[in-house]
Amino acid sequence: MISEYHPHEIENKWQQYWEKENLFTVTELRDKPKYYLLEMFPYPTGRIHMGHVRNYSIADVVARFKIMRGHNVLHPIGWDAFGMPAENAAIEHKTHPSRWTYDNIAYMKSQLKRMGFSYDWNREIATCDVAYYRWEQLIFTRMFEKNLAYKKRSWVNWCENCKTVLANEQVEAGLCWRCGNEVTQKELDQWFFRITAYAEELLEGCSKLTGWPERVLTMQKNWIGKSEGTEIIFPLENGAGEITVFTTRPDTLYGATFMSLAPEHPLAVELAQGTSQEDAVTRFIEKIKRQNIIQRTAEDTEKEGVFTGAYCINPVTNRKMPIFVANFVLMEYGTGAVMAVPTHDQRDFEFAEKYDLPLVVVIQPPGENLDPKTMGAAYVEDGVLVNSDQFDGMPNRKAMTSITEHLASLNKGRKAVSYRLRDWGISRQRYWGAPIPIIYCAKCGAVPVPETDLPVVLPLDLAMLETGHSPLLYSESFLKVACPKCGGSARRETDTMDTFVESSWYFVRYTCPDYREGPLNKKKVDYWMPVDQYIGGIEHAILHLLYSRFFTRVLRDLGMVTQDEPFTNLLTQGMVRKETMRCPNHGWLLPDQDKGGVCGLCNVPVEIGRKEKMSKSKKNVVDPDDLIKRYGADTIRLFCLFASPPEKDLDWSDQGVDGSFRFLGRVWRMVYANLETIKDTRSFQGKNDDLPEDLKGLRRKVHQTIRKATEDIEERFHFNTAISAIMELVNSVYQLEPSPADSPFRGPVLREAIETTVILLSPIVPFIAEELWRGLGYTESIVKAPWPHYDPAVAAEEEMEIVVQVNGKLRSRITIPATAAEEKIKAAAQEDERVRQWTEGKTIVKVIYVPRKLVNMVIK
RNA sequence: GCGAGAGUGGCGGAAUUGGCAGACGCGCUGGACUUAGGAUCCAGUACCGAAAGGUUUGUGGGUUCAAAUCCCACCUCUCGCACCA
Repeated sequence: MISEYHPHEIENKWQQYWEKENLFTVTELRDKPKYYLLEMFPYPTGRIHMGHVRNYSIADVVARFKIMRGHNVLHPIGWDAFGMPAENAAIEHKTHPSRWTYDNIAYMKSQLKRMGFSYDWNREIATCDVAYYRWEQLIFTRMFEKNLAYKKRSWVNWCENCKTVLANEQVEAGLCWRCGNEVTQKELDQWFFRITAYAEELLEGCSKLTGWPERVLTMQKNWIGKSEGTEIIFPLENGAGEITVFTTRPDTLYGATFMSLAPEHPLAVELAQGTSQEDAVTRFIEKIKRQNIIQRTAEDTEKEGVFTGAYCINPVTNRKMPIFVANFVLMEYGTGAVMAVPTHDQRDFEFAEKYDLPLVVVIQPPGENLDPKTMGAAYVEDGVLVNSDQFDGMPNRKAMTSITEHLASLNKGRKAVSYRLRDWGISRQRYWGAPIPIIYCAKCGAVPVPETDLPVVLPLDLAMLETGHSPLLYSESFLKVACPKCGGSARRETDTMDTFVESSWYFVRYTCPDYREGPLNKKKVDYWMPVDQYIGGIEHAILHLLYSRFFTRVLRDLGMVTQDEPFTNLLTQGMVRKETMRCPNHGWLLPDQDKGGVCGLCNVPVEIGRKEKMSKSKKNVVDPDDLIKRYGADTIRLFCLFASPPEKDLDWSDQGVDGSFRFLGRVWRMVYANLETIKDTRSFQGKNDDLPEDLKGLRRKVHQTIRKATEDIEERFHFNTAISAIMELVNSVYQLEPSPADSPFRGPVLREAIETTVILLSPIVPFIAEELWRGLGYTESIVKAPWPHYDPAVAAEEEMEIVVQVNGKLRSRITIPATAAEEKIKAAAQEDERVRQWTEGKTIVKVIYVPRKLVNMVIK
């Protein structure tokens, strides 16, 4: 009786063994190449979901594979543990965010262990731990000293639901990225990180990130949004100042007939003051500010504005230009003021039509003659300048430079670069975050907490408030503090840092999680950094990855790290999707509410929806715990890796999971059915020539499989094809007939095949592999077994099958020794019976031979 | 609108450099074993056709001895950006 595959009898045992033996604990070693593998750390929501399982399964294959290939692999994990959901959950469940967070961490940690992931748990980090965020506070104060952290009053994105500010990156289509609530504008004092100081470097760095997906780099470049143009100064008509604009079209300057200001532009109110337009301007600005971002930034929103009553002067034409406030001008981009050229910009054109403003054509398209009176739209293409004094007749591209130079000589402008990227607002009016280490003193202003007074510990004895406001605002013991400079009474900053700050440097801290002398131990950082392979979801393509690149440069400039870029290679895995089911009466349905195609509640036919990202709201999630109970961790890992390559979306299939489980059973039976034959032998070591054909063939398959699996894992991370190759090998073992006069080599060759299968599978399904490995008689963990090498001579086919085409159509195949020469192959192809049926009576014009693949005969 | 990516059997996917389209798995069909099979093992399975053979990688063209792969036009889907001056 052959034993059966029962995952539960083996998985816990081996997980505990690996942990007890500290198999995945690493230190800096000089005699092995280092490999730093990292997954995006999870937010401790309570339980892991399939997205985590997929992400971490992919990474675990790489980690275990690299270990077996002789690398010193750093594979850490931790918790992105600060943030709002903890506060909301605490309010809802009448507990404390700290309690909620640490409970979740404990449970999720047990789940990750149960999955068999090869983490070095000694390096675990929870960002809400003061041992972590204290160093973040130190980095903040260093950034403050270098003027990389600063405070300013500004209009910020505000989510009323979350009662906090959001960074631009956290506003998605005008909605809060976390709760989906509408985002409004609010004027507040806020702390900012000067990421714009690194805009150019972050942009240029993109070209060096050859190990990143093009898609992500494009998104980052777009986000940074560099545009080159010209800054032009327009003096006010009354001589009391000037307006600076940024334009990418200085060639159209002679056609600028009015000026548009953003409603938030300081001059908007100022210019109208005391004029008859004052009232109208104020009312207009109030109206615009009440609009939400979606309305305001939608392209189809009608352009509207109001005259301020003031004028400025076009520096080259001396034309008097009325100054408007316009809804479509953004304060966040350029200077918040736009020179309006209605003839050559569509927005300005629409605006001019509405308010009857003058049009002057300054660029003529080739072979045409634009007339302002008959133009139906702005002309935005290239052409030749007209109405532009000495620049008349010049191609407009050339005029961009010439006019800019002309302006510079008049002291009225200069070449300039503008970025879409804004400084990173990091203040959050929330409790569950790292306190910003600043003290406000009436006399000394904002004073950073001195290094010796750090950390500013987040008090854990405060009760949450139903309103969602931060309890720090009402904690006297937290608020009251002496000014570090003058000793007078002062007040602490109550804002905490955006949690993206924690995730911007956790990967460096993993190299020295217990270091107490400072944020980072340079020696260890230099050994491990940069991360060789980072793996995570595409949803962080901009936010987290851009901040991390920024922070790495800041740390570099603070002398704490050596690298510019944190992540050499990036893999963004696809989503896990599953079919959705809907009942017309009851909405989304859980799988077990579907009773054979009808809703279990009302017997109405169920509508099968398309496959969508797993989400609780659509009720199409599967719970890893349930799957572990049913199939064990190995089956889940195998399915996640086999169903599609990592970068593509994975469609969940219950039947596919069954299939994965069946395959593991098949592997199990393969080992135990042959155990008698192979247990007292060693893998075949002799010469291939001594082997009978069937065994020679099996050996060939073994070595071909090693080659294929190694290449697929190492070079492409295409575990699905590696697994299918291993499945083929297993099929080959099953196909091996017991020969009548059993060869003495049968045992050794079978042993080689079976052992290889188990080893190649071990990074993918480590539990069953470890168990079978021991079953084969080994006493040391399979983790310590070296990855097998293939012998090219053994893998080489002795015969090759050549495809024979006639006029490009497949007509026959011939089998011929692999050593056959080209002429012989061509001759054999021409003589082939089936080929001759097609070539009979025709002239062979040409014979093409593709080595080892095909012969194509062109006939007439 | 701009930018990026994708489109291959009933399904997930494979085809790495222009050279056998559909590996592997799911599902389905049949067989063996069996009291039984939703276990296991074996075989078959793109489409049309009795066969010979023909057709087939979103659509239409092109380059080539040869195209899923390269080029042009178009369609569909996904993602990102979206009044950025």
